[in-house]
Amino acid sequence: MGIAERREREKEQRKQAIIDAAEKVFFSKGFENATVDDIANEAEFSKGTLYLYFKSKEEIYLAIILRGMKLMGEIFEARLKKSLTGLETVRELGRGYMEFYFKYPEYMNAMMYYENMEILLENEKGYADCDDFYTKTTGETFKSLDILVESIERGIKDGSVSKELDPVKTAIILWGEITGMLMVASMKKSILEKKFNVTAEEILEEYLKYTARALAP
Amino acid sequence: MGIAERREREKEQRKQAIIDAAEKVFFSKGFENATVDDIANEAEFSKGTLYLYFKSKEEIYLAIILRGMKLMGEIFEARLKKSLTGLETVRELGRGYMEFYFKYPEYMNAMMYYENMEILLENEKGYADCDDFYTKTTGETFKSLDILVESIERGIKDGSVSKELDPVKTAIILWGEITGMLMVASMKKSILEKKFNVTAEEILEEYLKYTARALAP
DNA sequence: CACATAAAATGACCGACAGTCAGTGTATTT
DNA sequence: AAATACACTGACTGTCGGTCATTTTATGTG
Repeated sequence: MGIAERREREKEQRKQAIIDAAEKVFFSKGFENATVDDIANEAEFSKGTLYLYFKSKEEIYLAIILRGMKLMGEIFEARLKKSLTGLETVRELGRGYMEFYFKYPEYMNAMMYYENMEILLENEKGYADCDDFYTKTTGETFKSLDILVESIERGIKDGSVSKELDPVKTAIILWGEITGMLMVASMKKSILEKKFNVTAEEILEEYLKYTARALAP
Repeated sequence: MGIAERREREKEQRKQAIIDAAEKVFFSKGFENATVDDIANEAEFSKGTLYLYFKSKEEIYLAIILRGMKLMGEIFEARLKKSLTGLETVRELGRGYMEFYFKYPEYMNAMMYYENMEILLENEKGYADCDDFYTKTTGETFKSLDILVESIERGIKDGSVSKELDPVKTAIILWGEITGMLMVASMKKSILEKKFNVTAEEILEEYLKYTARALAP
């Protein structure tokens, strides 16, 4: 009998519909200013129903973050299909990150905001559900980092990256750097433009050049 | 008569005492988990009294941020007394940032958290008091950035920095980078140590080397 | 000292919001 | 037709940031 399956499907659809509604609300109001009632209204469900599908407001937000990470993963995958030198691979990853930022700025913002939220998960007991999300997101981060380490190692072998660099440390540095760059680019947009008369694009473009200098042999 | 002056002094002292108490609470519980009642208890005042001295919970937090920025400013000043080449000055600024991070990690965390808070100040009307804080903090940021731009320009002139770099863009890049680095260092401390077996110190030390490579002529 | 006045401090109260739960409606099964 | 399982609801609760009428304390005056 397909009834159980149909129910399961419908449940998943409703869950996605709630996430759709939550995106609209969170993206327009931000995490703090959005209320669960707002989301419930937008989703055309009562608040109680939302709590049948998600454990908390934060978990709804996390579902959006996961969507963002999936989109980012797709971008990386598309760019890494080609066969490239180590340095070119690193550059593709950087450009991929930027592509994501320009294509999905709201997801990018949400992800950065989430990174900086006060999350105690690790310390708390019995947070099984959220831990799930936590491991998923850090897992994704590690996947990208591993690719980065591997690319730098490959670059050292094929001569496109300086032998003096330590692959692991350099990968962590690049990760931290680009996060910081995109943070500045997205949060201080108006300052950059008003005070320094440069656009986020220009800065990020310059950053890629700058990084190439540092990695080159 | 000195009574008015004494009152003024006492008022300032009480204000500082409240900030002291708030520091204890915020540093141990974080911004979200700390309640105004917690701070009032710690300060041994009633909640109402706190609101005679500060307009909001956020403003108390901002007072702490300002303390942090003052401490950071002192560190920079001490390091820039010496006469240095452009590149050396840039390195001193970087080391100063790191010194601050290791000396006052709680202030650093508070400042990073504040940067990422959803702040609407600019859009809101009649936020005179908070705007004050806002202009103070961005003012401090600009001061450091101006020193950075000037140092890079000097470095290009004295030959310690590559002529190919654009001073303004490079300064913004360095600012974004180091912010990102410290963020990774402070927030992913346990991950760095467990998964990659490197300390924050090692990463930051490597980062300085890496940056020197990129800036060198 | 007694009394008036101003300054400082209080805590009961309010509105907003995340999260809960007893109860209602609807589809499926027997 | 009755029983059961499932989906949904919205009034209610506890918490917390912020307010304000009232009380307490300090200063000034005759």
